[in-house]
Amino acid sequence: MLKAERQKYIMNKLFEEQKVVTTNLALDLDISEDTVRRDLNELDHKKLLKKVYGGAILIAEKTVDVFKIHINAEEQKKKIVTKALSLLHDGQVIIMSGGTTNLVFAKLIPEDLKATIYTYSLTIAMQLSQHPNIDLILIGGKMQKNAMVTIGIDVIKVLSIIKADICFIGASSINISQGLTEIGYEVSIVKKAMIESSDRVVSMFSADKLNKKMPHGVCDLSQLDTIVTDLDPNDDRLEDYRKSGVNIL
Amino acid sequence: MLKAERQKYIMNKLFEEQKVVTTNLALDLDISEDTVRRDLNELDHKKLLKKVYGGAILIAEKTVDVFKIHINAEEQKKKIVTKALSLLHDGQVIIMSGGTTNLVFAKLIPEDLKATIYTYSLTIAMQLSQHPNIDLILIGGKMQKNAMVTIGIDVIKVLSIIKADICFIGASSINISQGLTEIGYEVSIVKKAMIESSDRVVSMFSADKLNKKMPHGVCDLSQLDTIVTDLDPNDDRLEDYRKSGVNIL
DNA sequence: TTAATAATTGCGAATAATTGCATTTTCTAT
DNA sequence: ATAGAAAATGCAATTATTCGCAATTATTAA
Repeated sequence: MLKAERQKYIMNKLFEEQKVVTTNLALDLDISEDTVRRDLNELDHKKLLKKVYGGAILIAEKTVDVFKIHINAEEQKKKIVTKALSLLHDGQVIIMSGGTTNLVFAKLIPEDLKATIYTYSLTIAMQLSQHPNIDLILIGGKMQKNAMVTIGIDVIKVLSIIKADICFIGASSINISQGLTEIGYEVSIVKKAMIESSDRVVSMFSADKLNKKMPHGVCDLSQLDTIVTDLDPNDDRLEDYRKSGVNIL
Repeated sequence: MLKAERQKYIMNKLFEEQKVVTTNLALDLDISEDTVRRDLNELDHKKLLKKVYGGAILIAEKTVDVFKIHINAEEQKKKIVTKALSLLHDGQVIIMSGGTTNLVFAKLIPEDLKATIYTYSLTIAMQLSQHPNIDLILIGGKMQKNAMVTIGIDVIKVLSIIKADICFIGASSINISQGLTEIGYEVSIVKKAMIESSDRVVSMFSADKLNKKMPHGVCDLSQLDTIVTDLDPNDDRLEDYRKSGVNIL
């Protein structure tokens, strides 16, 4: 019997039974335990299994990367969203868009806040699941896979019948004349619907989003109640925005 | 039984029940308490659990990462769901319930499958987002926070208008006379709706769910087309199920 | 083909790891 | 404080592994 055959047999048996035992393999294959051990050592070295005292087990799988969310400049975002915590109050109905800034915000929402939150972002919904006092409604629809949000007519339909006190809306880019703009058409539509359904509109973003432009309009500056950035509210770079009348935190 | 197996068993039990008791483990595994203690000490030393007087508890995680999903007995589940892959075909409309078995299934769905999948499980939706060829619709509604699924009337409404070719339904418990039963009322309702909307109903579960009963009925055995377990289809324990006419993989 | 070389395999002895038991120590709940 | 349960410790029996070595088998080069 060829070495390759033996090792194939071992791997098959391993997948079949989750483990292999040295002594049994020696009997099965009618070879000495030494040879089995040599095979196991070889396979272990190739990271195909994990040799343990008495035999071998399947290699421990690495945790799925799908659920590993990378947040860029998390500390900066923490700084931004912390300012916005003061806008939260018990009893509010809140809509949250997607984005990692909002995700950081969700993490920092106080444990004891009693509110109703609508979101179409899966990551934010998962994060908010940690909050026992929040009534959480995930808005369903077709998945936009890269952003982990739902989009489309189903989302719009749900949003259109909500009457929210406040919405927190991520921003791809903002400038004085066009206001908020988005790179994706569908996301822009959804954000419009959010704004339509909310008494107050809050947008949180870092200063590098200022004075940029994307193809699809979301809303004018005049439709925003409050913007929150990492800059000091009196920073020169916010001069024009202050003049427009929007609140700045 | 290999040491590595024992320790895996201990860790799984620990995740399931938040604690393990030395004396019980000794009985379960049919080894002396000394050996259990030695295992616990080893795992404690590796920081995988915290040994306490009488047994062990989960390690206190500093920051709970909601995106880290623990899958119990993943290898066993892989074995189960692999059998079900043959039920998938291009062009199908599929409904998937939640649960880690379905999550493992989602992971193993071939990259090139072109299908439409509806689910109300956030984790499964996130997993399926990795599949470029799947049209993915997340069904929204009120979040059931511990299970990371949506429930309630909104979910039912969406399910009721779907015509799916096949649904994959997790099971809490199954027995001959009552069929599938669930511990939660709301989940049982949602599963009923899934079944109603599907031409074929497939349920995947490990053998330990067999001949158990929960308070809320989902469906009779006669409404299931196929069940998939880790047992050989000809296993004695499935005898009664075979007689009932359900397909067994 | 043949001789030299390399790889593989099995054996025995030495070594190391594992396990259960007996004993002592420590801990917990009254 | 004290009884009773759990844990630590030392020890011996068992079992698995390593190592050197020799025999066998494959491979290579002339």
